[in-house]
Amino acid sequence: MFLFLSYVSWIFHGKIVVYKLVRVDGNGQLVPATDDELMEVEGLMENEKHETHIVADTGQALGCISNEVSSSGMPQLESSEGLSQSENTEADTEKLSAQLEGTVPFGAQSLTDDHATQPGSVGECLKPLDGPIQGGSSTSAGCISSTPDFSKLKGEICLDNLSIKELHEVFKATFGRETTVKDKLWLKRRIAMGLTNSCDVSTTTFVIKDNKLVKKDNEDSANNVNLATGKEFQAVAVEFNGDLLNSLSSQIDEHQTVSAVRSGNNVVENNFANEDLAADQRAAKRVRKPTKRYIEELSEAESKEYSGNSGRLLASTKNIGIRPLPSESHGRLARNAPLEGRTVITRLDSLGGFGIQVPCVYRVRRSRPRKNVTALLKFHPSGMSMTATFIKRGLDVHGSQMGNESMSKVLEAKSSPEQTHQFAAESNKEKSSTNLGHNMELKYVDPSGDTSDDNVVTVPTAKGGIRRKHHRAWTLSEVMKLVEGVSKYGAGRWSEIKRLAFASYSYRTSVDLKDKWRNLLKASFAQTPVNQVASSRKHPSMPIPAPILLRVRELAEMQAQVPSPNLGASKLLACGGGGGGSVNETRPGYL
DNA sequence: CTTAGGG
DNA sequence: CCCTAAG
Repeated sequence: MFLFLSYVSWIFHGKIVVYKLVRVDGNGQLVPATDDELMEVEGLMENEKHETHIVADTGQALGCISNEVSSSGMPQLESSEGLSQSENTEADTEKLSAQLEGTVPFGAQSLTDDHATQPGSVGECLKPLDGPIQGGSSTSAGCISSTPDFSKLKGEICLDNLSIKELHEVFKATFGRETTVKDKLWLKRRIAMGLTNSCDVSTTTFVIKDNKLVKKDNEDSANNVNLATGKEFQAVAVEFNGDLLNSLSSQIDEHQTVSAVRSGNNVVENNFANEDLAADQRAAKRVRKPTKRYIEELSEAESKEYSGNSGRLLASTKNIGIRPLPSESHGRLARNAPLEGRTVITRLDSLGGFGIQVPCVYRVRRSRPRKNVTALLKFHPSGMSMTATFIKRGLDVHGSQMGNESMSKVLEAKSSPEQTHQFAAESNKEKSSTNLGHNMELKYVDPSGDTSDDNVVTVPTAKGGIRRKHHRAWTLSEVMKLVEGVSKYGAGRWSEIKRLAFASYSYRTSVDLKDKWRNLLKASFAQTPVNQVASSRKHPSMPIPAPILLRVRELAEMQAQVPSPNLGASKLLACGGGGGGSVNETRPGYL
């Protein structure tokens, strides 16, 4: 197997993030993990010893990936018009993403909190094979209905002997989306993780009760042994990155993998693009006219040599600090002759039997808040200067041995995640002039968008101008997190929620949260008619699961009743515990 | 800067 | 989602 690694570094909320991208020969592009994935995984890491699980899960996901059609059910929008990239690549990526998307186990409790957990059926496994799981309201066992059958999440759930079909049902109820994965084990684990809000699920038994996994046997403690604590693992990761990744990816067959090593947080992640990412990529291909912003940016620093080419090419070749590893000599990768000093990395792709060199595609920044870029560049003189220069170096010096060591050293110099978070928050306010930023460089460290690709649509405005409008569909998980946040901190305290509950989602601004909440309210009060005529379209957008809407309504009413009796935590606690079902602090890292 | 509300 | 007015 051929693969190459490359480094992309940028700053996210003041943190240096190093991504190690792995690309398997024959497949498509490099896909850096998005910051939110990163953060999410990080969140997981903070809680438990997830390293093993994540890795393991990855393996599994990959294992069954080939059977999958398209989890998101989204049509493949990209056409021959796209880059010469193989469609397979895209498809694979999407599959991976879709599967990975669900990996985030948070919020499961909100789903089951008040509505799904009923004492009634406790203590009994559902008997799947006897018919439709649990009568309830439900839409038949066919997975065609668009509304998840949440009754399946009630009480104790015994995933063990469910049929695939049934697992799909449960999956849908759990994650609010469908899956086409046919691997039972994967489904079970996935669901289990979702329901238990943890990656720590058994590999053998899947009985979930009250959001907790009922372990029936002494399971895989053995699995954890190797990887031990995060720190040890980190050491390994840092030192043996290459090998680690190599072996990792060889474990997972020939599937494209994107794994990230983030030394700063002592974690090694094997990251696949998540749903959003996939969506973004689709969009990226769809919208191939270079955005105005692109043009601006390009004109700023880029030479004109490419101006004749399509913007797409420009965009895709606009990578920096990407350094193919020696393995490039495997032939699949070829480095073009430098064009006016710039090196274009291309890869040999076979298209229709012909070997074609196409530029490697890297994700480009999307940056809504460009202003923030500058803000983020103003590092704390003392704390960040080193980092800053480091980044600069990393970006500028292509061929230099910007090894893992140096990277990790810098990263290690940084403090714990929490502190880093705070620092990040702080750093926005900081005003130092560590001036390293020509926009050119900044672009690549832009925390807010880089990974999150553009779903940028230019909208002509009445006033003659055209403005970009990015759209990023809200994930179910995001929605749940939002609800959770509102229940914790109260609606209206968007910035709080943003900071505390949405730290992982860089692209959601407090305003976004507010807007989304508004929409949720609208949706929740607009009673969901028994049957939506909306069934006309296949997957316009997953409707928000009823329980969530219910909860939204509850919170709304509740908070309306109690406008703002007092300030301080008491209120918040009261709110949380009162109606909506409190949200337990399962994440030590947050507050 | 953060919220709220309109578009 | 964006923009803007208001605290």
